[in-house]
Amino acid sequence: MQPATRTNLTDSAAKSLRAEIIAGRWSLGERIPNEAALADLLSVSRGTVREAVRVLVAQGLLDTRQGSGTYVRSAVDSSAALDRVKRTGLRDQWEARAALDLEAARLAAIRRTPADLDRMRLLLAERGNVDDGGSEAFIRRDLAFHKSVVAASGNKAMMELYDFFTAAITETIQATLDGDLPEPDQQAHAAIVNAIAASDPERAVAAVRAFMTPVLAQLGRLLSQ
Amino acid sequence: MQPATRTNLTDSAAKSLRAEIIAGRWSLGERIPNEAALADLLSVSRGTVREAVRVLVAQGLLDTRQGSGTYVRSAVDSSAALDRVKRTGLRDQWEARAALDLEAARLAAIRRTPADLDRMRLLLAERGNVDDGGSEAFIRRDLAFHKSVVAASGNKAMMELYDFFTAAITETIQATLDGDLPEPDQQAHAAIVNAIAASDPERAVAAVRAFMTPVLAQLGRLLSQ
DNA sequence: ATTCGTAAAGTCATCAGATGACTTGATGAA
DNA sequence: TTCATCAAGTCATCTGATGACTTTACGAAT
Repeated sequence: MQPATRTNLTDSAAKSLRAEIIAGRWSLGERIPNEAALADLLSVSRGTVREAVRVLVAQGLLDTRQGSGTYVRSAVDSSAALDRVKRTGLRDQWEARAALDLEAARLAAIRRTPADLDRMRLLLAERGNVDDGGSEAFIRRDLAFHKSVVAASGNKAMMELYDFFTAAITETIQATLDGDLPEPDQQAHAAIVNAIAASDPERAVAAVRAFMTPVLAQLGRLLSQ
Repeated sequence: MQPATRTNLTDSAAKSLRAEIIAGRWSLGERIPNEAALADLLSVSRGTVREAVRVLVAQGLLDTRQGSGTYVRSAVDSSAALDRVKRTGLRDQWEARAALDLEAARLAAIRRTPADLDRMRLLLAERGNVDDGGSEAFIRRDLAFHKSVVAASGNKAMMELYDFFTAAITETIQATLDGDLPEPDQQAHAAIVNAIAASDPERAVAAVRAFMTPVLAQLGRLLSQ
């Protein structure tokens, strides 16, 4: 059954404040009312206001300066965006990560340093083609390789997002799927590295695309069951 | 110069607690000492402990249950992923969003419904080519069009991320840049819609790529100054 | 033997009041 | 113009108290 939901004042206050910030009630960099005024507006004590504000500070929405006030730091609620992304389907998440894989491979083909190339080749070799040390260890090695490709793109935002999607997808798969996804073989991986080594963006994109297609097809089959 | 770093007790307490949790001082699901005991251990008041705990609850590390205690919920800090993305550079964010634009256009060319197509064409027409109603209104109309392309991909994860990046990039630009980015003209936008209308994924990708290149080039120039 | 109500202890939730530390702006002297 | 000083405003922190909720133990009733 659905457990009876109870609320607490701090979360409720944080929610109200977050809503005001995102709605643009206070603009970027503006000082919001002081703690006493907020306590009045929200009909809670100052301590509760402080806890709510502290949460929003931790989420990067607010910024407090002792002696001066509390200011809007950002109106982008990244923690909520992340929650909503987590609640989308496995196919959507996989496709979004594939979008990163594709563009990262293209950028890597343009920007990769010799050191990047060495690292990719090393990790590809370590990855192996069989399940040495159990499938969990294999998956970890496989991910390490893919992440090295994204790292070679030199784009930190894409790296962070890649990590996030990898974790989210792993969770979702464990929660919803028991069938296996096809694992592209070593040769398909090598094709990506070779294209990047040749500094050929188009071929890198094509290699990743060829790589993704069978996985997405199988994903579609499993989810339609 | 490096601004003189000042510390506050709450952050310091939260840091200590986080370290203990990640180090495994208390195991998963275990109850940690009560507020009074933590206040004693950290040599701060209960209010400060509560604020620190509240931050860790918001980050998913702890879980408080009134009447029962405070428990370790997770020992991995995943919630900060998008926060870190926000702290990456403008170029990185723009490229990541471009990765979404590219793949979304490709998927839209494959999946778009007639309704999607109508909506894209409507928003493209509304967008206009000049700054009717001020540049802010124009940017909003422009974004509405781009989002309709992502929406036509049918991928909710990509839509959420697109929203996130759009807001984050807007903030970053306001904070760091005063130069103008070149705005592709109506014809470049129309090329994307036409490719999607023709259900031609390759052409859709090419259209978006052509669209992005001058913006990224200008971005590079502005940032290198 | 099991079920259920009750009481007690422990814990978080919330409030109220007070003091300290810091920032900001105004004021005036050098 | 520069700099020291002061006053007001604001967040930081502490202390003490009360309420709400959970857990456990203990009996009574079935």
